[in-house]
Amino acid sequence: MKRNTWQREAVRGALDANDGFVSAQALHSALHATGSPIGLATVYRALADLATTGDADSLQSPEGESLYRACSTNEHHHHLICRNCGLTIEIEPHAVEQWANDVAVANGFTQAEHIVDVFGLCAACSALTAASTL
Amino acid sequence: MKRNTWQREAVRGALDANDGFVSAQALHSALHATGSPIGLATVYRALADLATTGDADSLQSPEGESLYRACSTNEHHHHLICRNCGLTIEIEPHAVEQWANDVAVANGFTQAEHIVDVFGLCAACSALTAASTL
DNA sequence: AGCCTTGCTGATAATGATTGTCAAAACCAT
DNA sequence: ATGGTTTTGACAATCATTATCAGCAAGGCT
Ligand SMILES: [Zn+2]
Ligand SMILES: [Zn+2]
Ligand SMILES: [Zn+2]
Ligand SMILES: [Zn+2]
Repeated sequence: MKRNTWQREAVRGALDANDGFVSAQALHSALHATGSPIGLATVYRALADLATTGDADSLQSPEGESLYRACSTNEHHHHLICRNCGLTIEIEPHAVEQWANDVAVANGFTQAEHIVDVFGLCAACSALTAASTL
Repeated sequence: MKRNTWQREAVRGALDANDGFVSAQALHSALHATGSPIGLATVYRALADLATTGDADSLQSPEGESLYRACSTNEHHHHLICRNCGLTIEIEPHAVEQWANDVAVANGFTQAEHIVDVFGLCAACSALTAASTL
């Protein structure tokens, strides 16, 4: 059976305390910064579990790192992510769901899944960038 | 200025000869298999260049590997990919384009880009899977 | 509470993709 | 052909992630 350990709780808590997507490495550093002696491998395992059970969302940064986030809902949804500060906004399900499925079926594909993420600069970071280029 | 080398041509050719998305490593192996002595680092560099100039599309597999493909058009488009055999179908631009932009603007984001890919099992692989589970 | 079984943890090694290094080789305008 | 520059490639270095595996601890049991 699955056991309850303070490590798992710590990872879940650290995820909750974070607004945007975070890497396993970053989360491990953050936990250490608070004095937690949790091991890196354990953070990886906990995140993988959370992602499997749907308690956390995961995606890959454009640089190829796996990022995780505790989302407000375990319903299927997508994200709008600031590529500068990591601010993340959850996007409601939309016709894109139907479209993704239709296009798969139309081509004879089964067991279709889709990756849909929008990256950009949030309002705050947009302002900073504009200011720095004046 | 940018120079013409047989290595670049070899990489471009190997990409063209391939239907689906391929990893740099796989492409390097394929080239070696044909007797080409091209170096691995060179393949990585050539692919990065091709992706930068828009001569090749790139995406990350669900496992985190960078994959490349020579597409029939350099217009913006998306892909339907068989996660088993790599067969790739180019998807026409669609309302999803407008939607991605709208959702970004509505949240104050600028310089929005999006990642939209559909993974599944192509008809052939679906049949194989069904047969093996009988 | 004490014991036992078994999953969980963590230090470390291993893996594997990607990038950095830098001398030698290849390009190309002159 | 020559020379300044770019590109190549063998190899080392990085870096995230996974595998090991002995020791620890959670939970069930008595
Ligand atoms: Zn931001
Ligand atoms: Zn969706
Ligand atoms: Zn297939
Ligand atoms: Zn698009």
